[in-house]
Amino acid sequence: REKFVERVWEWKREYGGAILDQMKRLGASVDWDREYFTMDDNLSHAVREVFVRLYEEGLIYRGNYIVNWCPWHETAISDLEVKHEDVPGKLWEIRYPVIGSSEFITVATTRPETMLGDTAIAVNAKDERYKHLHGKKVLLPLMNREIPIITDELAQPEFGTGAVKVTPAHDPNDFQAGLRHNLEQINIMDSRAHMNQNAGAYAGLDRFEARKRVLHDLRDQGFLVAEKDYALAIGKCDRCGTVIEPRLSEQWFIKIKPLADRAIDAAESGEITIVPENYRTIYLNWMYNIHDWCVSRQLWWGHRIPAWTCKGCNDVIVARETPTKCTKCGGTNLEQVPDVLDTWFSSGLLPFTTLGWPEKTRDQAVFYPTTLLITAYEILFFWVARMIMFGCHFMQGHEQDPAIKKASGWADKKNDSVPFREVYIHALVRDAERQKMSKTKGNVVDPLEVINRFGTDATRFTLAAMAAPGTDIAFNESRTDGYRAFANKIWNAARFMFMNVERIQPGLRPVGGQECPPHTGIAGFQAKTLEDRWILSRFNRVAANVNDALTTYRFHEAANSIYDFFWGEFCDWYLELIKPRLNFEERGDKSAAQVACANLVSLFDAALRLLHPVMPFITEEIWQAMYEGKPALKSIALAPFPQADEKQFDLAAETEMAILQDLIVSIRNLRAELKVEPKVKVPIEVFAHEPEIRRMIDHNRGAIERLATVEKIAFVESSLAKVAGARSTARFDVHVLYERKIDVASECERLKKELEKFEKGIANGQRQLGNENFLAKAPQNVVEGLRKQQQELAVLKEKTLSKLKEIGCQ
RNA sequence: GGGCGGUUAGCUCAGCUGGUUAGAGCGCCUGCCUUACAAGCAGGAGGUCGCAGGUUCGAGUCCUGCACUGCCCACCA
Repeated sequence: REKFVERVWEWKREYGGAILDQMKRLGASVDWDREYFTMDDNLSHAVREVFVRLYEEGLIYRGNYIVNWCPWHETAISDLEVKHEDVPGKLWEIRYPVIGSSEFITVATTRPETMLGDTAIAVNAKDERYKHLHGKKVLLPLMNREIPIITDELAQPEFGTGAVKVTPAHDPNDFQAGLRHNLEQINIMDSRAHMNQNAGAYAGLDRFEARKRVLHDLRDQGFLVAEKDYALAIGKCDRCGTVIEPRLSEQWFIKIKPLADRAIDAAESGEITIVPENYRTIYLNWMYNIHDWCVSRQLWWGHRIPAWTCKGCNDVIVARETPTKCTKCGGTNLEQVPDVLDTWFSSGLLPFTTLGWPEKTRDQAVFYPTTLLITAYEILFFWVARMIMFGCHFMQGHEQDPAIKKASGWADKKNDSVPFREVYIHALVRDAERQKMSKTKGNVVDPLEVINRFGTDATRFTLAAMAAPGTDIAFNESRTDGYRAFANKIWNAARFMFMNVERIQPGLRPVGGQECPPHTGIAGFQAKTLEDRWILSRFNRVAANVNDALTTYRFHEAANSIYDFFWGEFCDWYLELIKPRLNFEERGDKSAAQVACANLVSLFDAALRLLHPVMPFITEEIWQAMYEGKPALKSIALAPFPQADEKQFDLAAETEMAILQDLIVSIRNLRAELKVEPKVKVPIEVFAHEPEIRRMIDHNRGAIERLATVEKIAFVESSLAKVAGARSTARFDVHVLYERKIDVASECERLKKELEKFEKGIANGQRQLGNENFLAKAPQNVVEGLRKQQQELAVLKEKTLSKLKEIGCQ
């Protein structure tokens, strides 16, 4: 209390009246005499209502139990607020003299100071070693108190000496045993975990000081038998790190089982879905094993428990309004219970108290349940689970407005008492060593610093791209660096576009980029050429992909998909392919250039909109520039998000383009194999397996010449499969006419490695194709595919063999 | 003690419902300042998918066990 008040005055001195003013503005009244902050707002109202209802339903009880006690905060805390930490400790063995005998009985403990509160020794009834001691008493050392030897299953024969000391006021197990045997409960510590008068000579000592003294005295008097190293999980207060003391005190509890049952049902029935699904298991597991919730806190701020004690008869009255007289004895001397509620008690009510509960409001009909809760798993039990329990309990019978429900896409759900339909648990960002970031460890990755170094978009994109569900993100700078390059790529592609617009048609703006009437595909795109048809199809395909990924919370898939499209298809291929058309000065076809330019602008606009969620700043910047700073909409964020238009899918174009790309890459490969000088244009021979393929290649010969640095394409009428140095595929054979300059030894090694790979593939395939089961059971397309592959591999093997022969290699 | 993950290229990670030769970024090697981009382009090397079994025509993917590793939960003296 002193610490707390001191801190408040510190704030007051530092900030003048600002904090108090602020709190008053928020509706708080501060009662300095009693040092309570009282929030008289709707939430307080609802909290009181919830408490009273639970009490009336018999779901709240009060009593003396062993609770987790934080001596620093001087309050009880809940199980969830205790963090267990493995620390090396000691196990001490103490012997207690049996009265009327020269025997001793030895017990073990990790908290020897609690022996001062022992009220029994327990042995197991079945334990032969202690049968003769049943019913006897021992003399408690240091305290010289006679305590009984009891038989109880608390003592397990196989553990330690088989005998255990019983301290009902300082251990939950002992407490239960104490109840079974009607033992005295001696509380030996005060709220700060200092020894009280029940600890005799040790009164006033801090618990750890007392431990030292007790051990010293036990040793002195010959009662300490052994001291062993022992690993123990020590409970600490989540907030202050103080070692928790299990301590007997009067607290308020919620009987949680009935609430948990509904919360279990909501998740099991699918009325609430948790993404990713493994968290559903974790959630359910916790719910199945839930303990009653200690909700009272001995703090100086918070929502006070609406309960009053009658000074006359000691009866406790729970009421919505401050009672004026005792309902039992009629006395008027009533005092409110000083305890406040666990902060998660009121937090758990958020979903409906914010909507005017307990009144039935329009807001509830519209906004309850919400569609989605996004959070990290740290808070799953503290908050999410409590919101579900309270929501399912207090909103029973609630019905969402049917129109709203339908529009949100949840018409199939029956249970409207749930606070939300879906819970998305996002990853936690850890440091590069997978450690959870913490200020005390000093391993915090400062996002502002990362942003300064790599940019906001790159930082955001990294998190999206690494957000594969179910695992945490170890923040990795090299990835961010890569995405900074991506942002740069977008920027440069934009520069390319702007340069061309400036040259070809200044003032050109995207068609429908803001209104986009069909809201699907790309409006105003005139697919004139193969690359046009291809990119239009690809864009729609990617848009479908991205939309699908986003609705299923697969953010990394969305990010990667658009990354691959923008860089690998749009920049690497499309922009290269349209350059000749844009370059009308050379070709003299300005109208073709204008079409190409308009297409480019519309496509870019659509791509920006698709990119915007993962690259918000650069896309906004470029988008604004595309409209010369005067778009009809204020921001790209308001422009429609691209949806796929199936009519713009073009499988034929995608197939043809794939062949063209394959051909160009093949030629590049051959050039590399032949060590052709980069700038030297080479003549090639091509054999097309189908007339349409020949037509397509012929149509796009300009592209091949440019992108593969080819001088002249000659079509031949027969297969080149047997020709040394040629490359053949299912669709075409290609041969680069160039005299090789090679390093025989290294080439030989490379070819041999390649041969090995082909042979392995062939052996593999033959084994499968020779298997009748495979032929019978595998789907047709898989078998076909394998056959085709085998043919190709056979050709490749032949080629490699002949190449090896050609360069004179074994 | 109970539960949930992870183990794939030198590093950081993808790989959804089992199906042709397992991918990306960074790093590495070779070559290019090709008029959007050298923070780039083209090409390349590099993996018996932790181990051992099993199911299947077919397993990185499904099942069992083990090892290592991380996290959460837990009233064991």
